[in-house]
Amino acid sequence: MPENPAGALAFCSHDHAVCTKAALAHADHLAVDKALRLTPVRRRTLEILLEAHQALGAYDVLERLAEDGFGNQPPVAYRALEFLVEHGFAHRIRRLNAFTACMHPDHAHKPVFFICKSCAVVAETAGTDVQIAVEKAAQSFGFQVDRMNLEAVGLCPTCQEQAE
Amino acid sequence: MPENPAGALAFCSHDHAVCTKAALAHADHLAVDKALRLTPVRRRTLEILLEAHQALGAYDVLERLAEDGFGNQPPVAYRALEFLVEHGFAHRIRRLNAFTACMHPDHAHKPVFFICKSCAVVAETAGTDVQIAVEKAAQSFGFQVDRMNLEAVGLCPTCQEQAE
DNA sequence: CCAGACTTGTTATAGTATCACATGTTATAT
DNA sequence: ATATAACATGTGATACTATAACAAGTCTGG
Repeated sequence: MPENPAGALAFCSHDHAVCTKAALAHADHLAVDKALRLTPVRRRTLEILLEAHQALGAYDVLERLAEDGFGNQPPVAYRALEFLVEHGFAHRIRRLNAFTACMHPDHAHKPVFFICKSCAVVAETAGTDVQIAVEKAAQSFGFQVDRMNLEAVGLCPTCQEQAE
Repeated sequence: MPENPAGALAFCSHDHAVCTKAALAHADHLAVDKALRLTPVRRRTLEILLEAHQALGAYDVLERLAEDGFGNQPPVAYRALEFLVEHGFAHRIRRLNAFTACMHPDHAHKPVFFICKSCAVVAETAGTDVQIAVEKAAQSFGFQVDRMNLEAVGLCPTCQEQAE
């Protein structure tokens, strides 16, 4: 599997089935450790995000959940997604009104997203340097940062090649 | 007027009327220089954002525009706001579904917002260090950044004091 | 077993954003 | 000066996103 320094997995070819399964197993463990209730809807929601392997709107998720016999009203999806975000299994991408499975659930982090404006693929990095820069700026005027996320829009490597 | 290193004006007391007037004058100049059509609706929209001196939803802006005799349908506000954002006079804050006048319109920049979760005040900084960190990460896997913005949520200095 | 906290389902509704078309305005080139 | 193209505005309709509120079921600890 090709790698890149920042861990932007989305821009590399890899076996989705494998990473999906691993992520789910990891979530199961984490849920036990933290005494979280990763119920069927919630687990299935995470699975849906992982399988899609791209950002999904709440209504996309809802549709898939309904197909599996869960409720088909918006709160069903929003609640499950909220739970996943709250506990670090997923992130919300405001610019896209969408949600995506977290690619680094093993450690707390402030996500940095790179969104390709051409193919809409979203890559997530842990963005440690970015976080440090923000904390530094915040400190300079006494702001206490709770959570943050950064959304960058541009062209992914693949789409750049095609544009040439 | 108190200053702070990162230029987070929102967290300092200052004379709104003065900075509003200055920003509008600056916008007028810029519009002439760049041959932009800062029409009455657009100019008034910017003025509304500046006067409010906080992030406003599109429908808040629309309401004020309607009071001044402009159209009262959503596209009126969205189009004016889109123009302002497009040309750097304002920014969009996705997390709040809101818009705010740009505090550093004199130079192109990628905005970094600090949003107080208690009093909802939004401060904008130019975030140069942040931008550099992001560009660096992007380069490492060949992503070409077009635009970006960062939204950090937390507690502003004033609200921290009150919490103690 | 019971009480309380949490989870899910459902109805209804609120809030945000865009489409499409008609009309009017501005800039440019003949 | 006028025709034309590009841009701007007004308006109605509608699509998309998100939450409130309540009822019913489920898990947990005393």
